[in-house]
Amino acid sequence: MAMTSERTDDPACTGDPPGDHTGDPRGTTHGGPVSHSLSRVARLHRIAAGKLLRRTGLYPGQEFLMMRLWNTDTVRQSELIKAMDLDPSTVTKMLQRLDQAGYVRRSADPEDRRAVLVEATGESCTLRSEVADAWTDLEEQTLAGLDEAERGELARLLAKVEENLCRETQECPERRGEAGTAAEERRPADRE
Amino acid sequence: MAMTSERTDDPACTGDPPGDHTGDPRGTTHGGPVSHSLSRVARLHRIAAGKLLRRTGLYPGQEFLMMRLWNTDTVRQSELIKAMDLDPSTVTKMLQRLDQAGYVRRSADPEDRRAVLVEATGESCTLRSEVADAWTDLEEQTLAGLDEAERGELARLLAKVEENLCRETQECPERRGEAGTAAEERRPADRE
DNA sequence: ACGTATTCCTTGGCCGACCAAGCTAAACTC
DNA sequence: GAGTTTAGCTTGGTCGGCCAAGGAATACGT
Repeated sequence: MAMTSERTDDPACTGDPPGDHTGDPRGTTHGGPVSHSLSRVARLHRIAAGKLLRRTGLYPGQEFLMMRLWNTDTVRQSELIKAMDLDPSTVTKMLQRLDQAGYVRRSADPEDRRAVLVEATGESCTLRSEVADAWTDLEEQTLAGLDEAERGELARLLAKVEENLCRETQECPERRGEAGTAAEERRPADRE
Repeated sequence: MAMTSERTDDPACTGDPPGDHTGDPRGTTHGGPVSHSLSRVARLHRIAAGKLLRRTGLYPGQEFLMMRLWNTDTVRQSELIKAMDLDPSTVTKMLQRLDQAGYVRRSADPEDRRAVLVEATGESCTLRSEVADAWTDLEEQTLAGLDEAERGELARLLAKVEENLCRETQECPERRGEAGTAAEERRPADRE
């Protein structure tokens, strides 16, 4: 079916790499770098999450958002964006889909006419326990066979890695409360 | 079922979760479950990879494929799919884009007229060292501040998690031993 | 030989996620 | 006030990734 280009068949650069990057029998890149492993694990983890979440009707990524929504009854979209540290456009599209699915309601903020207020609908509450169960299952699937010490160690190392990557990508404005969910609530109930 | 915007005025299910999943004062889920952390790390890692890869013109995910291609001079697409353990359609689309970008060439297999042979083009060789450098940088960014022991431990734990998720999703057909990762990098039973 | 898997790949649709622009409404100058 | 910046969100595009179907060529069973 119509290969695009018929060209000289140069043998590519098969064989040894130009630099001496890969020839590293022992050392940092032994047995596949951690980055490699991390990518694979991330993908598998997302697949597993997707499978568990499927029965709830949510797609992986949306649970994050819904969980935040279930904790605070009405949130500004900008707060959501900051809390999840996602691109604004990503959140917009997710909310559009969740809105259409009936899990979320959006309304204009009367106080700031360019802002949007978001809240979870009553129907979404049905999902809440299912999502929580799915995450519990996922956690157990992920960590099966690891004892408490290993789990703690993994959590610790991941946190360290996260901080590294945060700093590097500058995607992490500042450490927002990771222990408490609503640690940095702006103005709780600032209605007048 | 035209349920675009259904009115339910109940104030969502704000407050405490129905089950008691989250209330885990001490123990495994301290500071958020590992799944949560893993998701965030995965995203940051991908962003970092994307930034490093940007100058090469590749998108994160494509380097995997190119690396495989650079090692073996001509590969059947089905081999690629198995090696990377991706969905066939994903590989097809990636190859279409890489082909159009000039980094890859596809041709019909004369031996099996439904198969497609893939090889890296000569132009792609320019990228090779850049990609290798990017991965080295990424590895260092990711693991900054972790000593050798910690790195090893992280690699070990990730491998365990990977196996867990593999088994669960059945997405992992045995490690095909072809220039593959050292699956036996860990001696059995040398725990402390 | 003939029908039936099975393999290999492609298309189309969908989602999360990014970036690049853009548009509106506030806030901040002057 | 008028002009400029900034915050808040949206649209459109691209990519990796999945699934669900489908088309073609091969392999298999009888």
